Amino acid sequence: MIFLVDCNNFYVSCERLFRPELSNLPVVVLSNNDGCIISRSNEAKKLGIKMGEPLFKAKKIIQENKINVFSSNFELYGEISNRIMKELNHFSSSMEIYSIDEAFLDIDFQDYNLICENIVNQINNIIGIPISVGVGYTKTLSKIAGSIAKKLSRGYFVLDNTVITKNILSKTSVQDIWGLGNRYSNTMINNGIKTADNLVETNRNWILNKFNINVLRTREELRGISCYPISSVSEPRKSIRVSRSFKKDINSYENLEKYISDFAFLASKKLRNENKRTKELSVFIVTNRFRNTSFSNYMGFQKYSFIVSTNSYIEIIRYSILMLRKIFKGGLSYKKAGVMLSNLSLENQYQTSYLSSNQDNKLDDLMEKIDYLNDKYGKNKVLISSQNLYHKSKIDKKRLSPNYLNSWSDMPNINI
DNA sequence: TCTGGGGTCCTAGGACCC
DNA sequence: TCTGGGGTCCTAGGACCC
Repeated sequence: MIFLVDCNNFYVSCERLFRPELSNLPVVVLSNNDGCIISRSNEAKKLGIKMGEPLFKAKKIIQENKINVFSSNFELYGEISNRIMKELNHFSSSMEIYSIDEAFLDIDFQDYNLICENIVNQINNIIGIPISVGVGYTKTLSKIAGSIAKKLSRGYFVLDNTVITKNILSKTSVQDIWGLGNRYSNTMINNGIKTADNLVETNRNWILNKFNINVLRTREELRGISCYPISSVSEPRKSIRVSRSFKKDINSYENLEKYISDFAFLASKKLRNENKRTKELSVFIVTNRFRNTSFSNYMGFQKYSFIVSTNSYIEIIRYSILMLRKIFKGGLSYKKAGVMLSNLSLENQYQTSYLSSNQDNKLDDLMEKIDYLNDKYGKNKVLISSQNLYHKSKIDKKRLSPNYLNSWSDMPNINI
C-alpha cells in the first residue's frame, strides 16, 4: 500500500513550533517580498483567507482578527523538513520525498491503521509537527485518502475497500484529483465528467484524444492500477532557476545588471553545490503584469549555449549579462527577472572542445577559493564585481522569524 | 501602494536526414 | 503538366505539481 504523509499547514506549523503560544490563534506565512499568503492555519482558513491571496487584499481581515503574520523563512522550513523525512525513513526504506512537506512510503505490513497511528504520533512527539496520512493502492488514491484524513481528528484514513472507494470517488470532484488542474478539470466538466467515478468510466481513446497519456494514467490510478511507482532514488534535477520579483519596479539597466549578476551567482552556487556543470543558460526580464497600463507587457527571454559546459561563476555571470543586453529595452519598468541553467551534467562528465583554452585549471582553482571563503566566513564575503555589492536589496522580508535551527545567534534562550 | 518561487513532463510541428 | 516515403531530433508552449 502507498502511504502519503503530508504536513498540515506546514510553514505555519514550523513557525508555531517555536511560538507555542500561537497554537490556537490564526497564523499565516507570506511569500517573498511579503507579497502573497502561501500558508494558513486552520483558524485563518476559517476566517476566509484564501490560498495565494495577496497580502494587501487580506489586510482588513488580518487587522480585524489580529492574525499573526510571518515572512517566509525557508532555511528553517527546510531544516525541519529534513528531520521529518529522516524519521519517516524508519517506517519504510522505499520512500519518495515528493516535496518539502510530503512523502510517499511503500509499506507492506497489514495493519495499516496501526501504522498510520504510529507515524502520526511519532512525528508529533519527536518533531512536533502535525501531519496527516492517506493510504491507498496508488499514489492518486492515497492523495484522495489524504484529503479525507485532513478532516479527521485522528489524522489518517485508509482506502482499501472497493465499495467504499467507489463511493468516495463518486463524491470526489474532478478538480480535486491529483494531476488534474483547472484546465483539464474544466474541459472534463464541460464534457459531463464531474466526479472521479465519472472519469473511471470514461473511454480511454476519448481521454487520449482530448488530453494526453498522463490523464489516462490518472484514470488507471483511480482504478487501483499503479502507473506512478515510488522512486526511492531521487533523480538529479535537470534545471536550476533563480528568479525574484522586485518590491519596486526597476527602470535602469545598471540596476538590473546587478540583480542578474546576483541571480547568476546564486544559480552557479546551487550548481556547484551539486557538483554539476551547465551547458545552457537563459535570462529573462518581465514588466509588471498587474500594472494598469494600456500598452502590453514585455517579456524578454534569451538563451545561450556554452561550447563547453561550465561551472564558473565568472563565465556564467558574464554570459548572463550579455543575454541581458540583448533583451533589455529602455523606458520600461521591470518587475521580475531571473536566470536559469539547464542541460546539466556531472562535473567530470562533459564534452571538451578544440577551441577551449588551457586556463581552465587556474580558473577552477579560483572558483574553489571563492567557495572556500564564502563557506568559511559567511555568504557574500567574496563576490564578482558586477554584483550588487552593497546589498541594497529590493526584496522585502519584514516579518521574518529568527533562524532558530541554523544560526548560533538566533538560537532560542531557555530560562530554567 | 502592495500580487512568490522552483520544478517536471508531454506534444505538435518544424527542421533535418536518406 | 508532372514532384515520395519514412524516419529522427529538437524546441516552444502548455499543462501540471508543491
